[in-house]
Amino acid sequence: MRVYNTLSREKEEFQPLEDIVRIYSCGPTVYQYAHIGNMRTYVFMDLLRKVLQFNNYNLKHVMNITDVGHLVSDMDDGEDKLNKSARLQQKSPYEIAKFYTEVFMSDLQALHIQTPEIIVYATDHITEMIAFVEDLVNRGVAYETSDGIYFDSAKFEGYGKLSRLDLEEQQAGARVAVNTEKHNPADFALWKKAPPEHIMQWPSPWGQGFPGWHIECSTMAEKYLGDAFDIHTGGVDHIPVHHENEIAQSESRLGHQWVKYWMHGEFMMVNGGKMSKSLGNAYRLADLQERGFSPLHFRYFCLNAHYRNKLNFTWDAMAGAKTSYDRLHAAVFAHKNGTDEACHTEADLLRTQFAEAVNDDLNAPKALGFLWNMARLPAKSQYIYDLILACDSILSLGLEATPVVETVSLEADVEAMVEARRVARANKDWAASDRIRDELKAQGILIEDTAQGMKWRKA
RNA sequence: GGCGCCAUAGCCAAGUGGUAAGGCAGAGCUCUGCAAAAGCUCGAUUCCCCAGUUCAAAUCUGGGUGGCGCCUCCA
Repeated sequence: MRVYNTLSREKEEFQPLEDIVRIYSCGPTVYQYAHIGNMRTYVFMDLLRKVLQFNNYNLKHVMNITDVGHLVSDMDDGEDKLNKSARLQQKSPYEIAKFYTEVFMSDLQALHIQTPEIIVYATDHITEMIAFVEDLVNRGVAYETSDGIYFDSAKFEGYGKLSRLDLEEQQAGARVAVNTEKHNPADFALWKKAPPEHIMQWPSPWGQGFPGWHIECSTMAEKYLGDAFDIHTGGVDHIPVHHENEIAQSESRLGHQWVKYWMHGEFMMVNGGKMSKSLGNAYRLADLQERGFSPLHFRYFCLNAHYRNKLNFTWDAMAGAKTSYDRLHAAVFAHKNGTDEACHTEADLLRTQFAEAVNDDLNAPKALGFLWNMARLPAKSQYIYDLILACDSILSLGLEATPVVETVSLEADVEAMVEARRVARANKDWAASDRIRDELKAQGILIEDTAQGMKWRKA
């Protein structure tokens, strides 16, 4: 299989360092609800897992839960996000973290995203982080200021190699130097000294404090995956700061290349623009469900675009994905227990093309096209059904489930109307029959007469 | 000011040198009392514009135009 490596900006043949594939994924900061843009990145992460497994690799995958240390500003002087959320909601940071972590894990499950083998919490690794920072200080690449311990970006010559940003050029911009104690603008906090009112704080060689945001990933990745591993994933927004800083910390300490492949998921747009809370378009999975879109409809929506391209979310596009998914599901189900003589050569070819597509840098949209071609094969055959389910072990769209006609529990009076229409139809009173159907439609209930009798579903 | 990405039918979206996947919406047909649902068929002579390279370009090069993102937190 081939994957696009942000470090080289090229697709590369995937070759693991050892038999077992080691992955680290930047997980959520659990101070608020995750929105669908966040979830898109985890669908991408899951697709990567599934394709690796399809290629018979065993995985050791670590995902962190950031429950401390992520400041509201990158100026290294803002408030910790957990701390702030806790203050606003008048709860303890641990309660906040626990609540949002549970919602997050539940969303993952709903989206058929496999839980990585190892889930780790930043607050469980404070001791290791302090040791990591001490080591950097001892190596002379970090220094102390009045408010914390900072990494000296000038001491790491590879700084900027992931984002390919020229620091000198960047400084010509509007960036405001707020911390005059920093040696270089790009220097970042490894450890912050905590003011007394700061809720989350731990003792350290530098007094009471809390860890910088970037140190947690470097520390936990090393603890669970060793001093080098295969793939590090995250959103594209993490390339310039977070991941650049992780590399600086870890490679300064390890003295060699830390991560072989960096993979990043692109952003989700809304109506052609950025998704943001202030615009009120940072939808959650729950918002979609309120509008009648299931998590799997959303997964299908995500898989219909390549993970490295921006995906434009609109309600129209979402509705299209829903219809498309439901029809695909029904078309696939038509093959179950099918006894037609299927052309195995044709079906096998599509299966091969499907595999080639996912192995080519996780090209799910292309693969989905082949899946549709399989589902639309005229001969209905169990053979094809099995092939499709094998493909779905990668896409995880839940196609093995029996499609259920979406029915609504009927109110007593609605039930009476349905019965009245049944009688009208039996009497061939088409006028009455159509009138009742229109009335029900006005109430949002669609009537369908099928060979199996009258069916109804929500509009 | 710097860096980068993108521009394919009404919409979403693959395709990165060999003559435009797939889906949604739409149109026609079949079927059903009429509808709906379902099935079948149709749909870009063309890939933002201009020039160039090539036997051959949506795909490569150069120049435009337009949109978006990053350089502040962000998946």
